[in-house]
Amino acid sequence: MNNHTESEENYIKALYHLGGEGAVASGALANRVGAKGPSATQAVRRLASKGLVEVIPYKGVKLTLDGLTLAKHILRKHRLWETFLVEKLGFGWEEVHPIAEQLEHIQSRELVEKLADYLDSPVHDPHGDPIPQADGKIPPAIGKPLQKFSQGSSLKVVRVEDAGTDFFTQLDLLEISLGKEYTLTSVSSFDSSIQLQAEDGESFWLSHSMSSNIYAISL
Amino acid sequence: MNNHTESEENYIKALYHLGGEGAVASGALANRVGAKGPSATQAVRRLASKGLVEVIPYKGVKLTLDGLTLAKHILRKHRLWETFLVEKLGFGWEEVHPIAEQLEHIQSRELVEKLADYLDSPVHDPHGDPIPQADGKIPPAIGKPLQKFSQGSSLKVVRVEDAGTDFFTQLDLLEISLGKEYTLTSVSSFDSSIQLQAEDGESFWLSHSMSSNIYAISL
DNA sequence: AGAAAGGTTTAGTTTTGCCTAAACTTATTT
DNA sequence: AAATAAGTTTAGGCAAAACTAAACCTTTCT
Repeated sequence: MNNHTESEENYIKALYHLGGEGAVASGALANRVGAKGPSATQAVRRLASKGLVEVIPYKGVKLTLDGLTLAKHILRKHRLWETFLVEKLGFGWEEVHPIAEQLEHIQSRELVEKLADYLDSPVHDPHGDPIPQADGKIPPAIGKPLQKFSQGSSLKVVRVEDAGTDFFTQLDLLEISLGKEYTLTSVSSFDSSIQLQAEDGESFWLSHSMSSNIYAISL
Repeated sequence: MNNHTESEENYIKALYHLGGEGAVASGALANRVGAKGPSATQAVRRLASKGLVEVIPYKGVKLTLDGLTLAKHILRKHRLWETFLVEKLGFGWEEVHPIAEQLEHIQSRELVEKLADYLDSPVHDPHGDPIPQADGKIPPAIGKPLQKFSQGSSLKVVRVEDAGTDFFTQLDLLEISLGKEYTLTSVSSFDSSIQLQAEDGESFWLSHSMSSNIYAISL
């Protein structure tokens, strides 16, 4: 029972994304995988017969331990491949998600571990998201959204939410990338936009919708 | 009509492998993809409806120009990935085939070309097989089998047939790899086995079944 | 509590892709 | 030329995955 289809893996991934170890409604699941309700119900039944999920009809679906392990392994592969695409092949961080979504289904334990070695066993992917480790442990998610910082604080950008191509384009335009340091010079009480000052002295404004997808740690 | 399933791609690949631009019997095709006759007939019908093959019932199947282009593109991906797995990740050349068989189905033009760049636009894969280029051109297959050489000739190993794990294990044991040079010191008229002498003076015998899968050029 | 609303599951259909058994072509043998 | 053997295609099933429409629970509102 170590053999899963791509569709199954997508449901497992969605389940993990939506509920972690908790229960998820079938509608939300269907929505996440881009399918309709009945398809999800059916898929979930298949997964249950393989022992990957537990179902309480009309109530919700939950990953079993096996399902959870599988979910984390898929996420590990996804984020390792994203790292490879950016670090080695020179992709922009906005382009890698759809490709990694295909690569994450490649089955070969040895490949995953060799890839991890090749990338120097990374702990975070190009977006700053934690990469589940071979033993299943997940490094802590770091940083908090920019608006949580108070005026005058020094901070370092450590993570960005995958909020679509336009978001990344804007980040690139502003030359914001992981590891960059700023001082939060101003916060607008009107629209919650914030002003950052870079190390070179340049400063600029960020809308609330931009800043809420950018995570940092204080220095 | 640029969207193909994995199964379809496998049939295209098999068709190319068996017949190149020529016709192939449906039985041989089924055999190659590991399916039964009727499955192949059915698959071929699907491919024909997409314009990838031409069929003459009871006679044979042939790739169209579109089909040929697709086949070469898949082969390109397969061999680039094999190169990556060996050169960058440190896989042995006997391990890479099944993994590349999965990777060859990843769809992303940009990925293929970035990968090729990353590998310095290789012309041959780790087995010495030619890698179809982005424009569809195929570098010449180099070398001829060892038994075609006459006694006393100096040669360089440039290609090996993918003849299964045991074959590769034996190659590794004898420390034979691409680029190595030898002198053919002796040919047995009894069982067609041959004797090679390495540059360090060491010499050893190779059975006919070994040597017929090893290709070289004369120096 | 009863009824409407919302979400979930069942029922029935479609496509891909595989299978076995039976029918049919083609090739070979006598 | 007829019979047999070999290979190919049709016919009819089955499972995965998706869909729509209809039936069915739950919850919520009056």
